[in-house]
Amino acid sequence: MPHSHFDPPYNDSPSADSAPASSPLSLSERARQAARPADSYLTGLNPEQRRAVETIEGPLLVLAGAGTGKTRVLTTRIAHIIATGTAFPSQILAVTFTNKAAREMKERIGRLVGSVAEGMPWLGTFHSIGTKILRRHAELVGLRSDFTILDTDDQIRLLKQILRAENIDDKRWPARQLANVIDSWKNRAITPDRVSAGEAHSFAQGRAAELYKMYQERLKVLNAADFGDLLVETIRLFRENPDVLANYQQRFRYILVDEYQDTNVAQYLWLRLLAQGRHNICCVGDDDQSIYGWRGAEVDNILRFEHDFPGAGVVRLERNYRSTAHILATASHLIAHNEGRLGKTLRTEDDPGQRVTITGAWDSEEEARQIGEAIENAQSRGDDLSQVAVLVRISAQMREVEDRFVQLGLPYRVIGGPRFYERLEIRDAMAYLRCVVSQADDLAFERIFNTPKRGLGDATLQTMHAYARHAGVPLMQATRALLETEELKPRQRTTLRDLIANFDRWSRQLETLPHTELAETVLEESGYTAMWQADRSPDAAGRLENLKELVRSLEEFPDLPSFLEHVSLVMEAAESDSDARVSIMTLHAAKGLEFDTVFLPGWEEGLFPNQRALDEQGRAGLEEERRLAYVGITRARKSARIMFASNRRIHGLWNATAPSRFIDELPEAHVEVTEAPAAYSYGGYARNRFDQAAGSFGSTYDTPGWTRARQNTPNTGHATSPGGRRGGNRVIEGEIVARSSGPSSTFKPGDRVFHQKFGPGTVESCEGNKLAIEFDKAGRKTVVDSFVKPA
DNA sequence: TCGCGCCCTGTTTTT
DNA sequence: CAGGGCGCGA
Repeated sequence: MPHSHFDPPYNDSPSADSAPASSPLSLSERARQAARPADSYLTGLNPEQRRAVETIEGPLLVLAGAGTGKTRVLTTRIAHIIATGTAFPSQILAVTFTNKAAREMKERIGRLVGSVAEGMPWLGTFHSIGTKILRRHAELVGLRSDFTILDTDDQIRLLKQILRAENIDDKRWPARQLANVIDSWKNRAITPDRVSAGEAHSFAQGRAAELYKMYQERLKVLNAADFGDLLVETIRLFRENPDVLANYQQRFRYILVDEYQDTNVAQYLWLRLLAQGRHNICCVGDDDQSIYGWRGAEVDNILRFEHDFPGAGVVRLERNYRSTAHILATASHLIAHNEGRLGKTLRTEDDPGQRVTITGAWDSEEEARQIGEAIENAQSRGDDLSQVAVLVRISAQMREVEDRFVQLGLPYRVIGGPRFYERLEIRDAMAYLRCVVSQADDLAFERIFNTPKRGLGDATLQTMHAYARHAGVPLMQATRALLETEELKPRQRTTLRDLIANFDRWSRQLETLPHTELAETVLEESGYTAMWQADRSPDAAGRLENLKELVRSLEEFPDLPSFLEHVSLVMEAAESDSDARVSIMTLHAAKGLEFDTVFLPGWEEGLFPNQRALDEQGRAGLEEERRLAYVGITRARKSARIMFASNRRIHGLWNATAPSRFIDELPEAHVEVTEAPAAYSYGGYARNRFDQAAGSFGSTYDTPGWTRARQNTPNTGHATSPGGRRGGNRVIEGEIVARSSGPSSTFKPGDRVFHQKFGPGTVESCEGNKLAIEFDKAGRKTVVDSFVKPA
């Protein structure tokens, strides 16, 4: 792509400086366009695409159906703004949802306008841009600029602590659930004080809002932000500091948003605040591909765009460049069953191609066999396996397909499996590095203080915690103080002293050693690598390999902090693409991708549409499932193959399943039902009944299991177990309450005191908060006063 | 304090 | 079926 004909915009003074952005296409702009040779990047765009690219001023909604060149429009638009000198790259805010999308955009812009894209500091995900803004003004929201970003794991551990401290049974009220509740509030930019009474009841008998508040306070103490905060706290920053907001409104002359249908309320508010300055916001999306409602996305955002941004233009991209006519017609017909959509008519000029096939199988194993067989045939015809994908509704479906592929020796790759940074060893290593960078990172310290095993346990941690909470200091600092006392047992004390000394040394080396070396040193000297080397389990080697990979990827960053940030926000499993492998992934993970051939197994009621989506979201859930189906079909360029099985194993039990209602919604003229020869060879119905009978009889032997299975089937809602509370629990809880609420006054020599661990004793001397106490049974000990109460 | 084994639960999708 | 949590025994 030649692009030498336009000047880098750095030399031009962007005209918008002097001309308020009002006229859609100013005279000077038109003159500038006329003056330059036909812009090569504009050629090849169809008229609608071109309109989407060239309508620069004012709000614009681009409704881009599947395969209509959405990314191309976005990137060309940015290139256009830059190439015409309308704005500097640094004045364009371009947000995406995934890092992959951001990366791809950067690359494509780079190809269009040369290296200028490197100078686009504000192209990234909502979260990364939010972080960037937040770091600059952290003190305004009660954080320091080096705040840590908590992942889900940290989040849950933190919530668990809070629940425990509040004596809330985390069995009945799992921290995980509270995390979801809080997340859903953050998705809607609801702060603790704005939680409605009704919603507060969604957890722990109405204490949810209170817990949320404590959680937020705790985050501030820890100098940490969770994913939701990266947006919500930015919104708060903007709202409470109009000058800061104004600054960004000025800066961002042009705002572009990818996948607008996936934005949640918080993201919408965030965007609206920023767009209020210049009103140049261009959102690209497809309401038919909104599939993240469950995590707070609001289709409404895109449906209401024209209302939210008055005077907005709308461009529809309806020319599909990806799929054959049969595939397109099938998808369009299916999605037409949804109400409440903006409506698009996708068209293609390609030849009709093959019809979409629908294939039934006796059970899920046979379904997997059919997929395997079809792919083997394609392979022997010379098809490129990297152009074949199996798209499933839930990851649990992958296993059977994988098993089959392994048997056949078909190369495959699973996309979107556990992420690199979610692996145990990576998290541990990261925790070490986090502690080195910030000794106040309690969650990290807690994670690794006994990894590898050092003989420190829960008892020790509790002591450390109790002191830390009392003194209001981070764990490591608390530990330092405790080392001066006899609060801890000698062995633990020595161990902790060593550990702290290590961290002190590593922290000092932060200045002197290159960060990659430091990371290696830390992992080495902490005994962490040794731990895995000594491990005889089969995956230990892989873990060591991952650790090496971690250190290797460190090289790409200037220092540890920037690396840590990258990992928490961006890091993905290294995927070696481009070799010929079949891709297996969830439908969600498939959005934005395309393949020649797509297999869509598991189109059965309950699985797809997913029962839970139906139960929880009703009709909205059904429509989202249908959109998911639409996304699935439209991934295919040439061949889409829908499949269902009559029996599927769920939790290890075989269940009879009915074909998905979506299958009946497909247009007969564009699909064909293929007979699977082996489908009924097992005897169909009779076998089905037999199976069910066998299932029940077989299980009678296993009474608890059978009872559970029986309870499982009809029970979809909340099973309130009758009299589920254990009588003994309350007493214990009450005891803890009494203990933690005891007053902690200051003591003087001669006072009779009681220590939780050492029992009654007499104070001998005091030094600050350290007391020397002669215990009746345990002898003379130095302890801190927070562990002691008057006897 | 650690490690083992039992039991229970839940299993959509994720920045 | 699997992963996590908890209780028990060493």
